[in-house]
Amino acid sequence: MNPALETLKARGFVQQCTDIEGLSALMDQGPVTFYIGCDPTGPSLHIGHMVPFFAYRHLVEAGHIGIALLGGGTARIGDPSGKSEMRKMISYDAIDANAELFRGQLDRFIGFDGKNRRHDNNKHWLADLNYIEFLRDIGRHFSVNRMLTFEAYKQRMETGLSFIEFNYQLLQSYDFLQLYKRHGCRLQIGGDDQWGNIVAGMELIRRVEGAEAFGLTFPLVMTSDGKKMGKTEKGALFLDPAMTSPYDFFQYWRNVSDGDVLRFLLMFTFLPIDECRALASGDINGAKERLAWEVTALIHGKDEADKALAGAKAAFGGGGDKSAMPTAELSRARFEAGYPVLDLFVDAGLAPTKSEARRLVQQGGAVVGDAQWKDEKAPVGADALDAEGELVLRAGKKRFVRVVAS
RNA sequence: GGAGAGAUUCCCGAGUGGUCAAAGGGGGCAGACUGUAAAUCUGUUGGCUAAGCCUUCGAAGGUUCAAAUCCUUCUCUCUCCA
Repeated sequence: MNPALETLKARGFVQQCTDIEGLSALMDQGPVTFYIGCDPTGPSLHIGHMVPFFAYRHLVEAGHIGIALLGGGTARIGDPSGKSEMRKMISYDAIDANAELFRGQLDRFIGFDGKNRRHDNNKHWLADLNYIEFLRDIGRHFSVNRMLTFEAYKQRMETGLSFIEFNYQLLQSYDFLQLYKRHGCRLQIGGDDQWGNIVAGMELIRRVEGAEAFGLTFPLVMTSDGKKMGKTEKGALFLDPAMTSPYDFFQYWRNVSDGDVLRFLLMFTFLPIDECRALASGDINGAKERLAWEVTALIHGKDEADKALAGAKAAFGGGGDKSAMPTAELSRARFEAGYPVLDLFVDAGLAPTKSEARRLVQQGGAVVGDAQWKDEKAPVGADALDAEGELVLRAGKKRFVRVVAS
């Protein structure tokens, strides 16, 4: 099999392919142009979006030509695949702004050069589409009977499916066709929930252009306990450091289940396969630390990864650098006046409300400096601060904040 | 246009006059066990100046000593019929 495909397969990227032998043969002949689309429905990509983009990099490094397609047009509709409910409509302005943010994040990860690493936006051909012409040219190739057999729609037959969403598949198929015409794109890759849409696009290219195209899907990445990967208490694991701090990002990977380590090393880092295997079969906590550093470095850069690692070491007692821990700046005067503990924990960001803070204290999860703080009414005085005017607060076992009083 | 059904706390979902800050489950948080893991068990899970008070059951009015629960209007969702 073609080495690039072999790599993807070995690293766990391949779920389904429309014609693996045919695709392999095509890739053996020379560079293949492929695309991966994502709809800018929010202000930041999250880690779940990234699986296909890791594959993008593997393929580009093997000499193929990638197109990251921003769904500035399709985001106006909403893809029903894999969703049980209709998505909220988003304003055009918000979509355009999101698309620009996505592009920036992807640029950092992929490094667009307009040659092998390209991007495009389907807004260019979808926004001003003429409905009647579209129906005549494209709609006639789609069988409703066939569409209804796709799993994506079957699920929605239960909860309801509006016509606007039912149309999504036509638009995505049209994207594939347009990219074939504009860039010679022959392959679409995406998450397995995109299978129906990908197959439909491939068939459209065959009907309209008489050309053969291919589709390849990746498994939807789940954690070993069956949850969607990349979910945290606060929601998805975002790439935007303002939405998910590099420290939290790092900690997510540091705490993945043992059974997920190898899989994640293979998919979310570019370490050689042998090295991934060696790491995962050795000291498992060391492997998690390496995984966390590697992924954080890829997304936020090496400096941020180093900082997150140092902060984690400091927090979890292995020395490290305290200044890299999550930090809150509070007023020294308040400590001198006796800082009410509940306020202190809220102000440090370790509890959203005083009730939560109270519960934390009552349940024994509040630690000030080295001491468990058991009295919710006792204030924290300036004597709790060290020589540098700092104090480490802990909520539970994993949440630390370094308080700097000034 | 007609006939029904529905909107409950982060989510799903009970509740049909006071005992309701509202069952149960999920999720979250904390504790135990550990390895910053998973699984498991236990507790907890609207806010506050915590005795008590305030806000919350789609929105606005009304009845009542008392409303998530009854009445009126409105908004939205779903199903069936045309």
